[in-house]
Amino acid sequence: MPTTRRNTRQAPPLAMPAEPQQAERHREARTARASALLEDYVELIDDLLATGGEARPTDIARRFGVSHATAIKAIARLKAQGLAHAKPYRGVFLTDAGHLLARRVRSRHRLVVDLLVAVGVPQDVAENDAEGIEHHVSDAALAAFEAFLRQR
Amino acid sequence: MPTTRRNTRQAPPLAMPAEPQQAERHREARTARASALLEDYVELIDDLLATGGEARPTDIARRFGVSHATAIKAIARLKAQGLAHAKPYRGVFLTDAGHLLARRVRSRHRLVVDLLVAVGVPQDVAENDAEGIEHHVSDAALAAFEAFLRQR
DNA sequence: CCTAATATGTAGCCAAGGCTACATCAGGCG
DNA sequence: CGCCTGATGTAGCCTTGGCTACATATTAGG
Repeated sequence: MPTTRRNTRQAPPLAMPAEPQQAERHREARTARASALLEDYVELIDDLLATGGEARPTDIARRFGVSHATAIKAIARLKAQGLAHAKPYRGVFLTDAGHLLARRVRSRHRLVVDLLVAVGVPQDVAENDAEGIEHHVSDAALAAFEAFLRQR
Repeated sequence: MPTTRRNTRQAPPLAMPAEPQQAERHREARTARASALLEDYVELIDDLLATGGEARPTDIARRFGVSHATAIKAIARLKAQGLAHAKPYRGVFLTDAGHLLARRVRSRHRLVVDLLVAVGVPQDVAENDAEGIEHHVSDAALAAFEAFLRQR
């Protein structure tokens, strides 16, 4: 068990998050990023179904500004994860799990926007930023947001 | 110019963001996700250099909880983007651009944590969530955060 | 009822960001 | 002063999320 071998050193001296905590933190951020896309798709499909009655791949692609091929591949992943079902040429629909997820995502989205506005972020900026932020807000933080908003 | 052809319809009836706006919003969220990783690396390297004096691939990998191969590939991308430089077996260093980015990222990170804490999010939760959130907060929102914190 | 326009689906390409496995380098210790 | 160990680098594989190009369905309209 050597003491100062160059290639064995670790633990930098000054103030930084502990190594395992930081690793865990980044692992979470990575998985959040991974699920963010599918959450966005579920949210959009739910919106389209609610307002327009149907969610077609081309609609989805246009909304997201991607090619229809990209949208179709994403839909395939949604189906693989049991969040949506679709028969060829018949539009996309959400499973129960998909609906549940959509509701959670939407309420989280609203809460994030409300909080941003409450601390002085302009409405349109809040809407924009929330799109990215919402996927990284934990339940604990959401609870705090709710309390903050209720209390003033 | 047909009027109600099925496959030509668009514009769902009820309330939703306009199509181009929503597309733009998602495009931004996507690019933010893309740069998030490199920002994290730059931030970490800067921390390691500041506190430990050197940033080695293995240190970085351990901190992020990824394999050293993954870290090395990321470092290669940093170099390709002019954010870092490194000679084989000699550790990683930031370019001026890298340092600049690190400073911006760090101050943004602190601001986000401070805001979360100010609205009642527990410190440790704030630290965790900020890791993901920070990459999606626009300058406009940051300005609002600052104003909010100053004012209370 | 035909057909052209549009939507849908499929295939193949690319880059990013993970991984494991293997090869090479550097340096502290015996 | 050589070697063993840990750090570094390389190669090859996988998945995701983009894209374009091509092939196939559908359906509105004439």
